[in-house]
Amino acid sequence: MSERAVTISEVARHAGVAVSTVSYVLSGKRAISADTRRRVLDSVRVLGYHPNAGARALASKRANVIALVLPLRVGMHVPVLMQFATSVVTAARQYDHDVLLLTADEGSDGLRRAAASALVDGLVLMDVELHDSRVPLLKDLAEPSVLIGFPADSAGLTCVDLDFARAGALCVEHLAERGHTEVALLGAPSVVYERGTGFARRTREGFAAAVADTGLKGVALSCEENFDQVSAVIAELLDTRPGLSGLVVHNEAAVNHVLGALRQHGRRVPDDIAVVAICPDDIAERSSPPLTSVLIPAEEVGRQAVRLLMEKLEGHVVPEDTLLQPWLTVRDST
Amino acid sequence: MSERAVTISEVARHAGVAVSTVSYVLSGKRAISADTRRRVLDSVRVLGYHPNAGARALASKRANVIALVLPLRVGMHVPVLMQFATSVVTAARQYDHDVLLLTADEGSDGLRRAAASALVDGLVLMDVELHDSRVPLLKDLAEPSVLIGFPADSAGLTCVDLDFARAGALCVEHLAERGHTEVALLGAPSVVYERGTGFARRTREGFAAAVADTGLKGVALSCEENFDQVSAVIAELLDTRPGLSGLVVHNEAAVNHVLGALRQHGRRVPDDIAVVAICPDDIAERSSPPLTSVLIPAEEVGRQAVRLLMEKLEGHVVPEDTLLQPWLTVRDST
DNA sequence: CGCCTCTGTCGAAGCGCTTCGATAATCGGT
DNA sequence: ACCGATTATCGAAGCGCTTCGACAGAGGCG
Repeated sequence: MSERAVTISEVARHAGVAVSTVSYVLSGKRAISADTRRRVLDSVRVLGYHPNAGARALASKRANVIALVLPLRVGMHVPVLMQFATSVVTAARQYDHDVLLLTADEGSDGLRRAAASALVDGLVLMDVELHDSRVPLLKDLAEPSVLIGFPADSAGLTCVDLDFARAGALCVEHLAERGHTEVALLGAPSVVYERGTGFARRTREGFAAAVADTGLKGVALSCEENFDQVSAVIAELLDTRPGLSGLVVHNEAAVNHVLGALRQHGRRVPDDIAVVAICPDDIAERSSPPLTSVLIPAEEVGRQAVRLLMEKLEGHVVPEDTLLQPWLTVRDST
Repeated sequence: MSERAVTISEVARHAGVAVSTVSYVLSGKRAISADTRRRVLDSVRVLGYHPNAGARALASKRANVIALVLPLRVGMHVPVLMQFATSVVTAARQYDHDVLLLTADEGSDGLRRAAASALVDGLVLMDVELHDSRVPLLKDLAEPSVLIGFPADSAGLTCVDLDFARAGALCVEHLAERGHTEVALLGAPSVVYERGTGFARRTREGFAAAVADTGLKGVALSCEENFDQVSAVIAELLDTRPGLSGLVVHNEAAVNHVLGALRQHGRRVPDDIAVVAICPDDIAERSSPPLTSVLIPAEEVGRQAVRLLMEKLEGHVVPEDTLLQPWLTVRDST
């Protein structure tokens, strides 16, 4: 157990300067001579000084903490969410901010409480639905916020996401280039569409648009996440659409079941059926065969979200919509 | 955008009492007449007062925030970690605390910083390794901490975890009762064992001990997470151990690959081979057939960890080791 | 009826920091 | 060598809350 924490006035005394001088050295908000700066920083090091977060927040009206609002709903692929979360934390640290984790169980009250108590300076919301109950609240919160994902009415909000419509289209275009003429999309579980989760719908729209543009035949289906149901869907698909030779899978939990089901039904990938997935690279690489895939740049999304939030905290105006371009990696499944 | 935040003195004025009286009403630390209490609470509601977290932390020396330290290492199953994380957040809120998310990239410095700056009152560490670099630091931190998982030397630390040794044993005992005589454990990827992650080793030890106790034949293998490698291991196993009829799988990412590989090699579950998994219920239920499994009581672990931390924050002495009992659910795979 | 003990409330002193205005000291220009 | 502009530093006033000691009034008791 260590002793009482070192305060700024002890540092000041040790360095032979005023408290305010130490503060200015640390914040860089006023010019300080090289000599004084060095003495102060030495004292900081020697004494092991860490500014008290509460006192700093109180005096400066900035907690240097942002909230990460992360509801954990069924049907969401958790590892991807965690990639977002991790990159948000990492990016926030780069701006000298910490991250407070808020989950769904408190509902909007949690957001209101964290914001109103000045616990956090701003909010990053993940897993945004088309009609998200948290969104109206955001608009009358004093604290700035950034959404990862798009609600139906994103006017006045700052949103970041992968361009899922483009991702869906990219998959179709890739299959078209490979000469396939009939394709299918296996998407999220139906509950996700019903809930109106934006990314699932937008992928489906992009898929449909590209199918129309390229003149392919194509269907979009929802896809549950247990093996037997996946297997049944695949069987049905193979049965009713003999010309089908390309599959787009946008469901991280089901993608291995899809491969298993194809194997079970005697179809070889890619010889009989080509498969392209929208999923993280590690899942694509771990499959057999390794899958051609469009990856979700979680890292980049998190970083951009934080960057935008920091801009807003500085009082700058930022673009409302940020769409990141998807990237397709060809592997052995197409 | 809302206007400047309401302060305690505005509440006091509105209610016609002193600031300190409002504080005592809210904290309950001194007796207040029913009448005054009601007036104050009314004012709080009418004005929409939320105490300023920074000011409160500064004055009371308690931030009412705990840190959740969550390194995200390869080979760890993220959904399970998130179950822990979620239950920690939920439990913390029950004690009126919030959760600050710390990840690995800052290393131990992040812990030191958060603790020294009084940003957090205590720490919950997840995914603890046998020789964890964060552990020595904990011992000389003034802030109390609780570990989820056990390091090699847990003396002086408060640790909570599922009794993985018992979980491994439970699986073996279940298979023995079902009449199997030769079994195998497919565990974590080898990197996880090499890193010395406690739970993986303890499961293996429990498995080995139970194999010895019950007089079965058994091997424990590590298990990578891509389909082709799993398939190869299964092939080898079936080939070299014709008597093998029971499999224990302790690897969430590989469990579906195992089932796929068995199918591929023409083995039926449970008729030819019985499979029992150590994994969350949702994975077990989604497999085909649904798997008999020992679940990891993530919810309970998180809750206990927070409870212990709160006890320590109150200055109470708590038991060093808390092992939660595993529970086996029989489904269709055995 | 006077004394003592509770109860309920108040005022004021910080908690450790940031920031504003003031003040010295230094400098270049003439 | 003098003046105004700069540069570097200081002191003090809060930020909004908790908590300590004080104290008035109510109530119990002999």
